[in-house]
Amino acid sequence: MKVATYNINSVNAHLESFCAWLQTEHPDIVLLQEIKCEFNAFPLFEINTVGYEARILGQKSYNGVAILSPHKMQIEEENLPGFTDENARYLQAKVDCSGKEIRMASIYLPNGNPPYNDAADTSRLAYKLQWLDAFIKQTQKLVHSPIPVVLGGDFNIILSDKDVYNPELFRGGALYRPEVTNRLKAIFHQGWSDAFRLSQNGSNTLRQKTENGYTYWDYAGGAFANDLGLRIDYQLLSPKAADRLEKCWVDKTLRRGAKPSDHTVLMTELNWD
DNA sequence: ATGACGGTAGCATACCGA
Repeated sequence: MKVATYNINSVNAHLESFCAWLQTEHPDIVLLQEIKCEFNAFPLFEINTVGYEARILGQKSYNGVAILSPHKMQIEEENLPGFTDENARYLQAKVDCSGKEIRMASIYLPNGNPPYNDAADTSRLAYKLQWLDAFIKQTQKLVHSPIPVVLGGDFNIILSDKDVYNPELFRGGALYRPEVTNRLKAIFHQGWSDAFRLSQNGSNTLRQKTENGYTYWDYAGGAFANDLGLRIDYQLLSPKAADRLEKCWVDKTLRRGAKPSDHTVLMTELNWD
């Protein structure tokens, strides 16, 4: 079973290459972030045409998350329980892949940095921390789920110096502050695994051992060509999902293509034998 | 610290992003 997570940075702006990629890779589940459209503007016909159903938590212009699959999906949560959010950032579903049941969430964590014109504004960071606190409550509810759980998305969090091309540029920022990274570490302490690192640690190949795992490169300044990236997209695996992990890797195909999103795909393969 | 670049709303330019 293949599970992908992808911050598409507008599903309509990058639809053509994405549909072609779906037909090539045929993942069982895709967790999308930043679809940047309401339900009625979602390109459902095109997605259906390449064999996928979609569950959508839309929003005009900003944010918006979705879960795609050719299999049967049942929505469990729209937005984080117990947290009033004006933004569409959390969608949870149960998917039945011909008898193999799995629970998924598509996650778009707040960025948290101040607006460019007001560096002293800390309200966005406060919102990010509140969002994380509500998320931590939800991950605690989900971690011991009897069916495997995968929480995938754009977390907007840099965990360590290994996860960013220039740590000093980001150290004080909202992606790499201790209040933020400590909250993600608390989630790992509940029992979740970082699929990319777990796969890397279990790998025998030098190539995978040394892969940096970057999933985002700024559009500006030739960042992608020079691999000036960040590892900020994750798939978190519950213990029952981690037991099934075969491999997790970054698929740079879409980032290399014409008019790409600034993120690329993080893919996980789970073994059901 | 700033601007590089791109998407959206909506039609000029502001806002968001990591």
